[in-house]
Amino acid sequence: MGKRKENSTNMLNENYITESCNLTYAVCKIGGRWKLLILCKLENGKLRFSELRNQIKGITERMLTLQLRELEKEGLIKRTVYAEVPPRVDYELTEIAKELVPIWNQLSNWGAKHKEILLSSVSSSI
Amino acid sequence: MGKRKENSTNMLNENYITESCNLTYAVCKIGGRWKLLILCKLENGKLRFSELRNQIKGITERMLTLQLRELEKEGLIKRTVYAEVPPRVDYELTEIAKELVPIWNQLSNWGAKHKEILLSSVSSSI
DNA sequence: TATGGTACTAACAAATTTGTAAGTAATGGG
DNA sequence: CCCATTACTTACAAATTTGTTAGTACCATA
Repeated sequence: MGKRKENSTNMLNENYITESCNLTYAVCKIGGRWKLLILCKLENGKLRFSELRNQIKGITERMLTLQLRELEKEGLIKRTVYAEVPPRVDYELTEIAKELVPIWNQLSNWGAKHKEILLSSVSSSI
Repeated sequence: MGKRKENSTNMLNENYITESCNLTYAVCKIGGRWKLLILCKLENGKLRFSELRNQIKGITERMLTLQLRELEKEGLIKRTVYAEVPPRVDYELTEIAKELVPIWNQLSNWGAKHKEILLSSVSSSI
């Protein structure tokens, strides 16, 4: 998000992991704090910057910008700027991002199930 | 991983996001640096602490311990301690974690495809 | 001339994650 | 008693991510 150091152990490890494990690679692509929420909002079509900001409670303009930029760089969203004043910019999913949709639906179901299990195991251990 | 502050904006945001989006919730469960790699190693059965350490290049004992502890707390792995000296401990996937396997296979395929697309778009833009 | 709306950017600070280096406990074998 | 082995812990430091606050540019409208 800011610049990263070039040869920190941290970064070398990340490179190694994402190169040797496509799964880790995939999860890293969608792994920023707000990225999945943004992608979900875009599932039904284009949205403007301000629409995203208003639909995502708690996100700051800076964070929204950062995450959008990364998603764009990674080819998951397409950014369109209209030559108007005041500015208008919209964002939409790319094809490769749309291919994620069925997968993330399953993952979302898994998450819901996991959440329940964890809750019931916590309450039963009281 | 270390303790977290109780009411930082950061933490409040995370709580809000994972509560309102099961997908984000799910990804957070598997979102530490080494977690997916660990889970993948366990896909074929139990492994001891030292086996994991040896199979995962670059991980330190501290990181391995931390990630294993979190995975355990989240109910994704089961830890078994044998009353021996020197100690023997092994780790295995839980049922709910095994349910992730088909999903992560798809995600892994997606990752491989995405990697190719990104590479070709980078090289074509030179 | 001042104001407003939109989509940002910049400088900085705080929080969180990750890595380094060293140490611990328990016990069997020499 | 001393050492080796295994699975950790602890204290600390570095790196990275996230959040705060205050701007910016543009032009239309009042």
